[in-house]
Amino acid sequence: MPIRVFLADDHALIRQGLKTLLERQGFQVVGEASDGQETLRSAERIQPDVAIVDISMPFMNGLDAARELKKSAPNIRTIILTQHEEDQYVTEALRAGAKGFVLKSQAADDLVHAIREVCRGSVYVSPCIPRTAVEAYLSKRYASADPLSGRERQVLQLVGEGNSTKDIASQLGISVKTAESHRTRLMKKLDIHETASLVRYAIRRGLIEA
Amino acid sequence: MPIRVFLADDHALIRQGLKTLLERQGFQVVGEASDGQETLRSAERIQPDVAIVDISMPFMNGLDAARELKKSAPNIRTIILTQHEEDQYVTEALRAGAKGFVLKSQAADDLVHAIREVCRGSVYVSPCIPRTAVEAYLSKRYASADPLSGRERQVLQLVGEGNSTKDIASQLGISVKTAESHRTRLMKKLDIHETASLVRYAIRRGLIEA
DNA sequence: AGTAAATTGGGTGATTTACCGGATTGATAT
DNA sequence: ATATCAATCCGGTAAATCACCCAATTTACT
Repeated sequence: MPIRVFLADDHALIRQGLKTLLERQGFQVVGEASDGQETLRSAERIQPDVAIVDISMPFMNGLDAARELKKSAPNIRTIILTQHEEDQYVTEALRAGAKGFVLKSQAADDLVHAIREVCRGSVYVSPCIPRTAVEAYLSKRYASADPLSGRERQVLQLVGEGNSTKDIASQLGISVKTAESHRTRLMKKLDIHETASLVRYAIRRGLIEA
Repeated sequence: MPIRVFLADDHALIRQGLKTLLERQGFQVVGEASDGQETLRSAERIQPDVAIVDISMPFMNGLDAARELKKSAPNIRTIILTQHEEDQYVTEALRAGAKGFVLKSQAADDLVHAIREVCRGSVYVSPCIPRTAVEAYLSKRYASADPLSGRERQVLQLVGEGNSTKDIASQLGISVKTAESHRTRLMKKLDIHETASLVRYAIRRGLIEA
C-alpha cells in the first residue's frame, strides 16, 4: 500500500511538477491545497500519511498551518518544504510540530528520503541545514520565538532602518562599542554575517517594512 | 523530433518536478541551470529550442539572463516562469527579449501552451496577466521606472544578497574598485546612503526577496 | 561625427566592522 | 546562598569597507 501524500503550495505549476515526480517514485498524491486554510480543511478530511507544506502561502502560511495540523490531525506527519534556508525557520518549523524540513534547492531524492523517514517515525532535516538550528530546537526549550533580547531586537530594527552603529549608539544613549556588541551578538545568534541578510531578516520578522 | 527545452531555476527540486512533467508531455529537457550565469554558459553551448527561466535566481537574475541570451543566442526562445504577478515584470521581461511569460500559480497546461506557441514564433503571456502590462511594452514609451544600468542592477542584487564588494568583484570578474564604483554610482542615482536602504529598495524592486 | 552614458580601474583617508577581551547586573537554578 | 548564565555595558587592534577624488575605454544614440 503506497504512502498517501498531501501537497500544499500556492503555485499550481510547482504542485503538478511535484505530484508527477512523487507518483513516479511510487507515492500516492491524495490531495492538494494552495493556502494554509485550504490545507487544514482538506487534509483533516483526507487524512494523508504525510503533508508536504510550503511556508510561503497566502492567508495562512505553512508554519501556522503546521501548528494547527498538529492539534487537529496529529496523525498527519508534516514536512516543511521551502526555499528559505535561514536557521530560524527550521527551529520554528520543528517547534510547530513539523517532522521534516526540506529545501527546494535540494534534489528530489532529499524529499523522497524525508517522506520515507517521517513515515517510519523519524524526524528528517535536509543535510545541508546547520546542526545548530536543530540543536536550537532541542536545547532552548520554549524560549520566545525570537531568540533575541529586547535590546538586540531594538538594535536590529535600527540597523534595518539604515542607521549606522554610531547613530544607534547616540539614539540609545550608549557607547558605540556597546551598540557594536549588541549587533555582533545578535548576528551570531541568528547565524547571519552581513548587514544585507540582517535587513531581510528584520523585514521578514515584521520589525521594519521594505 | 521533440522540442528541446532548457530549465533554469535555483531550486533543484522544482527543476526535477518540471522536468518530469515536461517529459511526460513529450518535450525533451536537454539542460538545466541554477543561476543566471550558468544559464548563459550552458544554454549557449546546448542551443535548446526554448529556455524556461525563473526570475529569482542568485548571482544573475532571470531577466538579466534573458537580456544576455537575446544577444548571445538569439535563436533560443526564452520563457520567463515566475511567481511574481506584478505587471512591471511582464513589461520588463518582454523588453528583455522574452517570448513567453508564465506564472507558477498557473496550471501546467499554461506552460505547455507557452512552449508550443513560442516555438511557432508567437509571443505567449499567461491569460491571467492584465493586457495593460503587454500594452506598456508595445507602447515603447519607456518611462524607465528604474534609472539603473544593467551592471548597476546586477551589483545592487548582489549587494542585497549579502555579498561584500570583494565577493561581487570576483563573481563578476572585475576589480574591487570597479565594483565599488558601480555601487557608489547606483547609490548616488537612487539618493541612498546606506546598505540597509539599498537592500530594502532591492526588495521593493523585486530584485531579491526578503 | 559628436555627445552621453556605461563600464572599467586607481589612490587616499575616514569610517566601520570583526574579533579579541573584561565588568557589572539580574534572574534562575541548585 | 551561591553558582551560573544571559543581558548589558565598554575597550583595543587589525582588517575590511566606504566616500570621494580622479581618468581611460567602450558602447549607444543622435
